[in-house]
Amino acid sequence: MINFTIKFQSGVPIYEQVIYAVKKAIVTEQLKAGDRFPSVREVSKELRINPNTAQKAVSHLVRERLLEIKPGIGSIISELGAATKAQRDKILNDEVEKLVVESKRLSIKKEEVVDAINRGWKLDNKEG
Amino acid sequence: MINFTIKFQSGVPIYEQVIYAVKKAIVTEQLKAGDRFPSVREVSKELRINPNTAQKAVSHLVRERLLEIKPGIGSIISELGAATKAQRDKILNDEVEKLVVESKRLSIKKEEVVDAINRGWKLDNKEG
DNA sequence: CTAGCTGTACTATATCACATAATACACCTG
DNA sequence: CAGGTGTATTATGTGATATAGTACAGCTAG
Repeated sequence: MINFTIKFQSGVPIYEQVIYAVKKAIVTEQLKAGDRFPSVREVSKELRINPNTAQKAVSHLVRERLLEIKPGIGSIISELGAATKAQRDKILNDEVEKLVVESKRLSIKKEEVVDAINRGWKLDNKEG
Repeated sequence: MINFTIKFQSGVPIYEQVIYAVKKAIVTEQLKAGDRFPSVREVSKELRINPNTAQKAVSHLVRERLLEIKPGIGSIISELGAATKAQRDKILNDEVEKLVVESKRLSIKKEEVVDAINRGWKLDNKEG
């Protein structure tokens, strides 16, 4: 069985939506380290997407060290590890900057953004 | 002359990079409301991109109300207006959530993210 | 008025990402 | 051995991206 939630929307690649749904499920502890992750064929069948698309999502998640493969058996959720400097910089510089620029252009106040982050930090996973 | 800065990187569509560079220049007041914006052919020639790609960027900026067209003359930077509810929701829900999820998966602390936002809020435009 | 700028709109071509389909193979487990 | 696992391959179709070249209507400065 699939143990994470997802609701597809157009305009975003399917495999990216799967990756994000899994990330969010892990971060919200809906999926915990050591939990079994459904097989490629299982994901493909339950989400009704192509096996290759499911495989693409899984391989990305492995490369990002969110999943570990047990050959011949299946895959499990990894522990959340520390970030590399490059990863930290990408978030704390590039991604934050994008959010700031978009907020400013829409005349959204800094306090509103910070509030939204405080609110979002204690996440309850409603949809994916 | 081009009055905003940009440094292209691969993996992101050129027209999107142009859009972001202009947004950032406006938000950092490197470009101010009423300033003349270079013509499509000017942008195309100076950035050495195809006129159609430049046109694509400009038309998106017009649709997002960051530029106004003066037919036969050129275009100018618009005033920053208030956001619609949908635009606010997209930033304060979706975009913030993405940032939170990515931060948590890399074990980045909330305080670090908030600090980065405080720092980024007073932007000096180094590159685009 | 004319020349030269402006935005805009076509047609055409090439490349790449995305998604799908259908097989195939090596690995491990029960 | 049978059946599950991840993984790789070939093929097809669609759409976005970027390029090139051409064209036209509108406005302005000379």
